[in-house]
Amino acid sequence: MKPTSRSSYRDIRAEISRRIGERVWVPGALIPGEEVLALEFGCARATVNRALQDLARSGLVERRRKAGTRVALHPVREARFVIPLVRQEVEARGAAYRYRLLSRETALPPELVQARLGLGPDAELLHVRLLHLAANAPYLYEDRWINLDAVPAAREADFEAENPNEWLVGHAPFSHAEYGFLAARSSAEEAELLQIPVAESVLVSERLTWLLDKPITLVRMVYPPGHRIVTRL
Amino acid sequence: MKPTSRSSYRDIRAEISRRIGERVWVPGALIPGEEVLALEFGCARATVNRALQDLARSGLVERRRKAGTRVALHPVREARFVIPLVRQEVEARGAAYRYRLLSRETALPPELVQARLGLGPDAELLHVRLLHLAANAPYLYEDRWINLDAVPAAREADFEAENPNEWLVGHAPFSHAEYGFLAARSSAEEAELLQIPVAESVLVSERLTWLLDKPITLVRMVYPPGHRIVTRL
DNA sequence: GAGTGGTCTAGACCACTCA
DNA sequence: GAGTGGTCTAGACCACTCC
Repeated sequence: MKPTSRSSYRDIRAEISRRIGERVWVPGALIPGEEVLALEFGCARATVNRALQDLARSGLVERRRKAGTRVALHPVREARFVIPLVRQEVEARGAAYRYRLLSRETALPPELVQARLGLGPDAELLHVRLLHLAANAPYLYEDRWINLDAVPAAREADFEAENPNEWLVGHAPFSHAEYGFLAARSSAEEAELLQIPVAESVLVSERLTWLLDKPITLVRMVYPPGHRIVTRL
Repeated sequence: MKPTSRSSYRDIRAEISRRIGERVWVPGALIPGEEVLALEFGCARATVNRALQDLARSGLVERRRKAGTRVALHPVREARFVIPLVRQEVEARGAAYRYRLLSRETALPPELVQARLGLGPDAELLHVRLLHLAANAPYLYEDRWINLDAVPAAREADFEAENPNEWLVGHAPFSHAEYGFLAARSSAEEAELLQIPVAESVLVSERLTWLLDKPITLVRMVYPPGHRIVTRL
């Protein structure tokens, strides 16, 4: 295999990827060191290093000092999903985005919400419910609790003008989050809002965010039947 | 802010991240160029470049040539889901793993499968169905199509001895994949196997893999009600 | 101890994009 | 055209880990 005269780290990454794909280097095998590859590809070791680091990040190879670089036995082991704002999600589908603020009230949290957020029964939360629309059709039902202790400014936020998701992004950065999916049956209320039958199978996405161990928000998003969440690796 | 005498790209990344988190640089603002930052941090431009590229990849900043680097208005968050082998998934829950090979036959693909894999109607595929068990209770139903043109060795594979997922990992690396989730209603067959009611709401995970534009496998995995797929960021 | 990847430097040129 | 990030180089030293 003759390398192209002009090598970039992308070319090298592609070539190594090809060799792994075509089983020139099989899973578990040790591949040549950076210096050897740099010589073969006629480039600097840093360039090979960059290519290999990329491949390691995507899970195709595993690297350890002294031990060298091996083709991963269990290739890709993680999927990355981008979490867009609902607006972006809808507009990416080429539809006009709109939302309706269904309710907004300060309230004590139900037990379930308390437990998930790790708060006491006397914590004051803001409860917001929204219906997101794509091309004027129901797209997503959102039920959100915001911890007013962590984000006091939310008390005065105008959620008619800006939806809570976008407002929070601009006003309350978070340090870590928990994100999950499950399948559920639509409640009577969800069914009516999303214009689907009651007890239909719906995809639910739950998201919790914290800023330095202080819970910020818990949101439950309900998608109508047929919705897919997809990612490519 | 005095930089540490010993700067690494991690320190620089952390410091820039901190400034964005503390709104020293607000969303949408232009941040100093690489040369300026290199001067401030007392390091080479390449080091600053690496830190900024990392931040761009994680969505915290947006970079354009000539225009410079800006704090992202809507930081794109990514959720990373670990995709373990079913065996690992079950054993991680502390349950004994076992599976039953329900069927295995060479067949022409149904239209839907043809379309998803981008194959013609005369492609020869291997159709495999499995039930995975955790502590002898149904855990997951798997319906898999394997492209024999891409993986001829699958014809002779012993899927009683090793499940197709693990066999493929060892014998057919893939270059890219598509993962997706959706909610569906259980079919009569799925219901019986998973020991749940018919038309119950189930979480379905679909996975397609390719090796250099050649489809390898399409698999549909059906989880019983209540199953959650969760990740922390 | 020795071998391998991890990171950094100083400088260079290129590619894109804005004005 | 000019400014900014994107990439590459050649060399260096460090950090980890296997033997």
